[in-house]
Amino acid sequence: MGHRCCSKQKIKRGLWSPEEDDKLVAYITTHGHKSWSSVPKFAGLQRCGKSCRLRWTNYLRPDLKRGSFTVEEEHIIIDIHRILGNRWAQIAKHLPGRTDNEVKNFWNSCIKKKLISQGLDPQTHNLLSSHKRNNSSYQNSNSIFILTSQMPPNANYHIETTNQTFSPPNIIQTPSTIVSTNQYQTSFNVISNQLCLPEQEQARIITENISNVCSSSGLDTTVVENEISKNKNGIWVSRDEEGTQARVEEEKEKMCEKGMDLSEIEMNGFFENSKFDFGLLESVLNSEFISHDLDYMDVLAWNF
DNA sequence: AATTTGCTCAACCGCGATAGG
DNA sequence: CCCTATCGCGGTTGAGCAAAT
Repeated sequence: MGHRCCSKQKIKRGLWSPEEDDKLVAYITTHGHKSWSSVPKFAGLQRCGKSCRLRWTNYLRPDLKRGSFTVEEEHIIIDIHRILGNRWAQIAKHLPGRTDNEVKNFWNSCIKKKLISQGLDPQTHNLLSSHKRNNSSYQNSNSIFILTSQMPPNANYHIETTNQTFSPPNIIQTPSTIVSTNQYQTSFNVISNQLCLPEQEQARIITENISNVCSSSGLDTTVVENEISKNKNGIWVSRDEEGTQARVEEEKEKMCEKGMDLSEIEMNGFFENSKFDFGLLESVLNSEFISHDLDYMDVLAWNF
């Protein structure tokens, strides 16, 4: 069965030959691709337009980056996937020179397994239930262990600044913080998505998570709790680090420049973290989702 | 050396969105 | 509006290769 877009005969399929690549590159570089469906005809290819478009965007485009993904790229993928899920095209937009197909393949062949080996559900980024009960393998000193939990099902929260009610994504974590103790070196991610959860709810979930993690791993809760603390609102935060406060101030300034009402944002606890993914934060803020009456996920998608 | 198994990744498939007649 | 063609996306497949048996 051929593609719907090209029911004509003699449509070649499968891997592209170097000769076909040359023809396509020669045609696109001189004529562009206003209409993919007409590209094969004019380029002299026995392919359908859809196949040409795919070959060009995934392989022949001159701006493509080759080679393995870097650690930084991997972290970007994980962070954005946590928010957007399997929206590969949106994720790829944050990785110059990478295609959605490439990101998707990398996720399925590598990242997914890594997360599972760390006891995390690759779809939700939450702890796998088996790891909550069983002794997990997280004590690998290099692992990134993420404390997390499920949102209450169908929960809706109201944000005063927007008069907007939305169902937040199923996430409450941000990048990890290394917590060193005399006995253990483990990464804990104890930061909630401040925009989605009421503070009391955050505090409850994080406390519950610490308890879960410690009981499944044999860690002493007091050891963990010594490394993090509650702020004035009872929210768990990681130990402050040098320079972080300066970074927070910098971000506050940026937000003011964007004309946002800082007092309201602070009221939501946005800056209560000592470690936060500022890049992601900025990216989200650029979408101005705080001041528009739009669906949260749609706005994220818009921006990403 | 032959066969099986597992993995990667390029390419395909089908669907929803969009544009244009 | 409706219909058709096309585009873009996410899920899936399978060829080709390497490692294991």
